[in-house]
Amino acid sequence: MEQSYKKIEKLKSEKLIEKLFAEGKSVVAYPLRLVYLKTSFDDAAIVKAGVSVSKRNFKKAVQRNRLKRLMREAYRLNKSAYFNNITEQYAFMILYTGKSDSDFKTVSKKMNTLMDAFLKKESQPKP
RNA sequence: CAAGUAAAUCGCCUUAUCGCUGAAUGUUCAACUUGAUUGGACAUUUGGAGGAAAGUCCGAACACCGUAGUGCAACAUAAUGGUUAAUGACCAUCGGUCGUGAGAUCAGGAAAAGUGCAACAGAAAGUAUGUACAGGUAAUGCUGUAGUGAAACCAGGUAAACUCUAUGUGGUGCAAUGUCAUGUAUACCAACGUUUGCUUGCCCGCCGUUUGUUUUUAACAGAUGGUGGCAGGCGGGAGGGCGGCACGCUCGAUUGUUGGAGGGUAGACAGCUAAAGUGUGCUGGUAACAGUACACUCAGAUAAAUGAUAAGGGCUUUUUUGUUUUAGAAUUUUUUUUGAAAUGAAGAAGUACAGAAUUCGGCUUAUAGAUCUACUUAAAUA
Repeated sequence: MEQSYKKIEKLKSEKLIEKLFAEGKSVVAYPLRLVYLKTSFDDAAIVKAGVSVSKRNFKKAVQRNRLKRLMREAYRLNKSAYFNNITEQYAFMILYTGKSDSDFKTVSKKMNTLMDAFLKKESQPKP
């Protein structure tokens, strides 16, 4: 259960995504960038997440597919360590802002630092 | 053997762990309209990218919109015959060009409709006429020959120059389209325009004139004129349609046309994967292909699945090294050494191009490497 990544946990609604990019905050761990928004869903998922790779930087569909798969895999394997203590619901969009290809090890490592940064930023008391 | 030519096929594999997605079956939970219901969870079984899925260049299926016609324009095609659902694709034959050859390739209609263009050579490639020689004249490139060139004047070349001829071509693409859900706006602002003329038929109401009959201050019947209603025709009518233009046709009014400024939904299901389907055999055909028998079912996602990690194995290239065979050189024998081929071990590097999105048939482009079939070989070398 902890390592799965079902349909319910995927960010699908076009409206929500629009809202996310309009109002969301972001943290960066190059080459990854996380845009997130505190929101609420009808169903039970804690976090709904999506991944994206720019067509401008990667022209070939094969390259984009591979990077998205790597990011999805890294998210899937790491998320349980971070989200056990979260009570509110979030929408996530993870972007690959780098311009060169990458492998699973670096993506996974960067995903960890990205999640650390996210938790740190959210746990700070708001002014 | 080597070098080629043509056609075809394949295009990484195995195991473990963790996942994604379609379907079937089962268990279970929830909802209510209580059932062949809907939605979720779990388990098991099983399917899950390509030869180009790519480019979107042709041709179709399918869907919606449009559709009297004529002319012009635009675009495409261009030997002959065939194949096909169809094509600009494919096959065969003829012809041109290239190659020793197997074969490759062609933008293969028309130059006696017109306009243009033409390297080098040459005096000159056309409102030309020089040189030499010969002939001729009153006189003159007036005539012939030589010379240049593919071509030297009622001639040719060029149409991957315009052009002409023949044939063909409606538009938009599955974000099509339909159903349901949600929402609702025939709202608001501005500009422009119609709301009417003539005529035919019918209807009955009213008014007038007139004729006949009778029960004669009147009633009834008929004719005619005016007015009103309904229907049709002709004209007028802002603008729209016939996605290039013109003629022409057509639609067109208290819910009009054009423009401005805005509002709602952007979610589910169908379309959607059993088809011009795939494989094998046989028959016909030179072939493209057709017919037939048997077998098979082979992705359906939607911020978009088909993956990640680890270990091992293939394959290719290359380095080091061992063994065997073979050719040569040195040497009295032993032996040493150089090249080639086969094979073993160890190491290193590489393992391509590329990701379905309605579906087919082609074409084009990209592609590490591997397999297989048929055929050709002039010269040089052995």
